[in-house]
Amino acid sequence: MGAAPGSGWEEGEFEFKLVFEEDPPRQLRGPSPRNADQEQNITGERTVSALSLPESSNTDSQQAATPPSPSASQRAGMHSPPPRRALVREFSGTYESLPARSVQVSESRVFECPSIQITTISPEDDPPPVRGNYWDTGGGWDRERLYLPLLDPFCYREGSPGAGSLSPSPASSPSSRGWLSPASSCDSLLVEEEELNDPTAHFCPLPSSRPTSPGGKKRRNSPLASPCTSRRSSYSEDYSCVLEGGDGPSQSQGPNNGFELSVPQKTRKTSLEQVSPREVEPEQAPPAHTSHCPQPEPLQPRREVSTMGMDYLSVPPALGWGRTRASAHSPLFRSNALPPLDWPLPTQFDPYELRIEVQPRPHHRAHYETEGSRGAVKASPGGHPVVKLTGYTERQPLSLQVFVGTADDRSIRPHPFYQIHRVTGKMVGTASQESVQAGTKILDIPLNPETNMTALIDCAGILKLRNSDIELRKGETDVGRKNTRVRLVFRTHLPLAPPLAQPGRVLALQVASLPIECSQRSAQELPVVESVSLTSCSVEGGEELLLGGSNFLPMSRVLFMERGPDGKLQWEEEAHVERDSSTEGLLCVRVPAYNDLSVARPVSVCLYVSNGKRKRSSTQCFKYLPVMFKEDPLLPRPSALPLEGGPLCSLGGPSRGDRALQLRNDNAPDERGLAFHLPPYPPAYSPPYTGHAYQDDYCHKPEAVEESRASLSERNPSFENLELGFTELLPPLRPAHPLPPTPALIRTSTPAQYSHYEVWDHQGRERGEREAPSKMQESPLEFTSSSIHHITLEEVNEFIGEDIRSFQPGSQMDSQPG
DNA sequence: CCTCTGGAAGAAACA
DNA sequence: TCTGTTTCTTCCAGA
Repeated sequence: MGAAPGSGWEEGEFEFKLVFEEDPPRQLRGPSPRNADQEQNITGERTVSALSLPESSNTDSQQAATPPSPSASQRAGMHSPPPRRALVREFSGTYESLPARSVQVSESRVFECPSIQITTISPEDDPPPVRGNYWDTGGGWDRERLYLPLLDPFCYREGSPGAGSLSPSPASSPSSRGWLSPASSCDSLLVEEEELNDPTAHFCPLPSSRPTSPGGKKRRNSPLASPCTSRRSSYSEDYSCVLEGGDGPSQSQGPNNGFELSVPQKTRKTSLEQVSPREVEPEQAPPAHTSHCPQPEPLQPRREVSTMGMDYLSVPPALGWGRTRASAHSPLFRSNALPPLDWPLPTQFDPYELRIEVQPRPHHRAHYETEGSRGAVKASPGGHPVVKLTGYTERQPLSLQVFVGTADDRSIRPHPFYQIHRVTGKMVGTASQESVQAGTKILDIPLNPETNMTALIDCAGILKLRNSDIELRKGETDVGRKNTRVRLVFRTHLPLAPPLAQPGRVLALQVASLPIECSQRSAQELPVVESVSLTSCSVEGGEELLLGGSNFLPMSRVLFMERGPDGKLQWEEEAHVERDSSTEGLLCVRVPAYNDLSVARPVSVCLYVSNGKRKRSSTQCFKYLPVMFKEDPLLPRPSALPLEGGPLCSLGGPSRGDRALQLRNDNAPDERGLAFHLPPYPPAYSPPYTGHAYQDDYCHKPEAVEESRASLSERNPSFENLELGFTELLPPLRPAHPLPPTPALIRTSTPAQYSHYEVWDHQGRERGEREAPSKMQESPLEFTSSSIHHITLEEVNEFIGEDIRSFQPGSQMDSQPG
């Protein structure tokens, strides 16, 4: 496999840092945090170099080298930012390629690299029965797009001859061994690109100079640690060897991974190590399709017919060569170009809302491939989760997609180490159909008007993939160890009713469940914080803080800590727990004073519950406010659109204009303490949580905005120039209502994805509205979203400032990029 | 016989 | 490098 086309990437470390102007000493917390710059440049799971495209790529300008996106290498559908829609106002449904990036390949050389978004249309090309009814399959061939066949996403783990074929039922038995990682199907293509893309191929792999893996991935994968040598060869033996020897094409990497620049993190210690396995064990070349290497046979369709489809490259008429922009997107999509699974989507778009009526239990022991099924995910009160689509009055049944998503601090995306598992049996009453999208298994469950568009999720189990298998996957940056929390993610695509209806376009809604702990052991011992009553207070502390959750013990401790930009612990203080007032599901503590009472700026810290060494809950963000910032209910809150949109809240998605929030979240996972990251209130929460309200005690303050911006800029200079995109399809906005400074319990267990979507909710809606979202729809609207476009963060702040000064809501925001 | 479930052994990874 | 602890993965057995 040394001869493998991809091996070139393996042997040399691609200098992501240089290419993406990544800030080297990034914060260390979290599995693989990405900075803003990096995030912005992730072109998504289907981003490839235009130039590497076999023939279509057209423009000469595109012949420039294309920077592989770091996360593109990470895995299918991971962290790809929303595709950029063309700046053209009309909603075309297609997305422009990302602007060129200046790629520094050496100290003296810089390339400008366009990237192009490839979007799969496979499901639509071959519409599954369930959803085919409304699918617009007539996408047709666009001159601006290059259609590419999807590759088998499952070949990755399949060493068998049938590897190329998708095993729709991965888990229900060992037969499911063929299951693979959520990878994308574009590897082959990408490898091909590499072959074709000389410039890229030549400059991209730099000798091992990558500083540190984003997130400090553990070093458990020396060559010796390959699954081939693991104590069990079982299934992974085949495909892990494939991994070792094989490169991309056969591995069904996610489109993101696509770029063969992806280098297995585990083999990154030294270039020697990286090479050795392949060089030394060429005989282990995977059978059949896995023989990707030497011969570029990229476009070779490997997908099973059922999931076979075509990707197309969306080639913009004119490439933008300006600086990178992060744009928002609309939840409306062409029916033949649905959003990838890692794409943030709103839960609501008036009048539609996808909600989880009954949440799954916080614990569900996932089963391994070597085990039998452990059954479907159950609900807390018994039974199974229930998902409902409201606002949909058409007669046409829809399909509800379910997949396993992440539950970390970053935006939700398919979980690398878990897959949905279709549970069958006489006790399962819900019909479901399996499909695969970019390496992620999906269950399609009917949403019928007869059942009031409600689906009982009694057919969804969770399959655990072996860490070693996944971590060896090229580009995978997440670690599996202790990464055992997932969410069930539900997504549906529905045609809009008039007058919003647009031919060939569908609305994509998504809702994610509360986190589900999937390990056997930690489910029994790890404390889980699901809600907090307070997200900030004065540096003097002393306020009462209620933590809701589970697995709290009499010995549980609550600690506040602060980490420096380098990730090192700077301060830690234990909060006093009111034992008498605490229970197994509730901890009552007093916020400790911050160590510096004279701070002039809000300080973001974290808090967590500890049941002992290594038995810690995930961290929750908390902010200490300088005394001068102490909450003043009389202080008018800024009502500038970007931060206060009422209906924005209902949609809750970046597409509605809160891109700024999303960027903050995506790019600065360690900034959860920022005002924008107050835990949102997911409307889909089930009854057990409905009693929780919000306290929004900080996020409306202009100082908070400025502080946030400054903080981000400090850590990542690139954020300074970050642009915010706003969709043209924003529904009308209305001025925000000031929130009552009422203490309340805040849901915290849904950090990323909800904060993406529902921060607006925080800022613009009163609690009552949150609890009754429908009210909002009746509210008068003052603004039209069409005026919102791309706006920089500075502009946002500017608007806020102006708004505060004038206190006039509703200023139009015809902002210009950049 | 099958699925689902809980427990636990032993290896691997980590501190 | 060694050792103890934690986590992961697999296996077993019972309902």
